[in-house]
Amino acid sequence: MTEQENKKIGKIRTRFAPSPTGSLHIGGLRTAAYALALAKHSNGDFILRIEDTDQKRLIKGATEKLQETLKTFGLFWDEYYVQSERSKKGVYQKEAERLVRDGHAFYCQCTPKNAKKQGYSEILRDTCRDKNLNSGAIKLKIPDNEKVSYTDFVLEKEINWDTSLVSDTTLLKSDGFPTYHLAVVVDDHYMNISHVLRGHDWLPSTPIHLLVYKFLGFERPIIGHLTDILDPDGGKLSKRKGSVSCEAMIKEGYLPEAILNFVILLGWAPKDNREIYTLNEFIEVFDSKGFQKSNPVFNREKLDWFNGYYIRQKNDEELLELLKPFIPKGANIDKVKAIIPYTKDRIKKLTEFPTLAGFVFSTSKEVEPEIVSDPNQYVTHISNATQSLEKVNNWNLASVNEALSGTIQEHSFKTGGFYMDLRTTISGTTITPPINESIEIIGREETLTRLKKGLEKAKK
RNA sequence: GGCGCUAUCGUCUAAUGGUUAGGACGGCACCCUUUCAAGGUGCAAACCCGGGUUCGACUCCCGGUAGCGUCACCA
Repeated sequence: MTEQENKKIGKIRTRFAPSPTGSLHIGGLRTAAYALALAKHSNGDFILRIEDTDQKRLIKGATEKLQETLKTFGLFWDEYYVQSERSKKGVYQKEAERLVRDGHAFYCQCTPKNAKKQGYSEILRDTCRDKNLNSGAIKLKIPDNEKVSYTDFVLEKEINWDTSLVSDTTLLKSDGFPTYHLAVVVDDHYMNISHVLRGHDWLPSTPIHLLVYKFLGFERPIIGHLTDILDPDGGKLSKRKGSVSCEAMIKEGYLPEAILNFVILLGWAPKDNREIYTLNEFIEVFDSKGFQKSNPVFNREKLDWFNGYYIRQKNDEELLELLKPFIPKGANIDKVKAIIPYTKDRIKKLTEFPTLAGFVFSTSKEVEPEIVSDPNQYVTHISNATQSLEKVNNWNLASVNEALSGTIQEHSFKTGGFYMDLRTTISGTTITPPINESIEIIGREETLTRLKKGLEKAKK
């Protein structure tokens, strides 16, 4: 009954078809991941197709960056096509001319209109359609009062239109390049795409594509429209609340696996509500029945949680490599390495590492002691801490612990207050990794220098 | 405005006619604890509204409302 059932069971072939007009954003990444998972779940093919038929909007290097970004997320493609190259070979023009010959399209020489400027006036049938021109743009001759429909495999329902509400649409521009409507149909056909997965915004133009498939005599693929990711403030996702470009997010300290895991769960869910997936695990369990039908909101707290989770999963060596781009030049790499275990479950983004642990691998010149408690008590704490640490010859965690806890006992200090004074003196902040561990890494000499500096500051 | 899609805690979602409506993030409380985290335990928090259908509706149907998308020689 449904198209899906009627479609002969062949290899699943999907494609991701971005325009090289900017960097890959979070929504595009999601579409690509879904398309890849759909294909790879049953050992199908995933195709990357660059839709660069609008010469005006091209951005230099965007195609290369797009590929680079997909790779960093582990999204690899089996085949690769570029529409502008195919266009130069006449692939689309040939089909457009065929439509003209068959009476399903016509040449038009009107200047491009923009419905928005016209306030959505209802010019549904183009005035050139009966002029029999033989040059210009080629437009589709939309029939009147015809029903077109298809079954959406994401929405899981049949969607219908009356062609009377569809305007004659440009298929081939006067520069010889196809519009999306022609290119997508022709390419999906010749590339044997079995499943079309695309953004929700394409749903309203689907009747055009349906008609083109029909007039060209092509069997149509199974089509599904994904939800849109919404901004927390409503509407389409925008940059206002932080970056939505994958590249920018990575620079912000997000891990690719966290971004990916987060994004696949925005609009898709398994029956058991499992949350953590590697790409391969996702492919394994992928089922298009899990697609959501309503638009999800981009929720940064959840992303941060995923990122913290994936940071915690890294071992110290892996984390060191990941952290390198975020560490200031000249930082003592041994100290960085040593403090990593104590920062791992304290940061949600890689960018937080230097903020949290910078005092460990900076010099005393760069660290300004902070005094947050009562000055008299502060001096007592720090001078006693200094005295006991000065006696430590074999500087290691155990001996530092012993010296300090001995001092606390001896003077009946309050543990929390004592360590807080120590902490702010050594680090300049109230939030740090465990302070004794930090002190051990910082070293005897540097530690004592900072304590003296704090004491001097307190006396002023 | 026309056309179309959608509607469960604040957010992401599970449920496929009968459940105390489940989980996750976030929030709150407690435990752990030298700060902050992480971890553990617990709590609060939802079926858009109105009609049907049915012995029984979050689940099915209709209407409303709201949100979103789209209406270019851009994709």
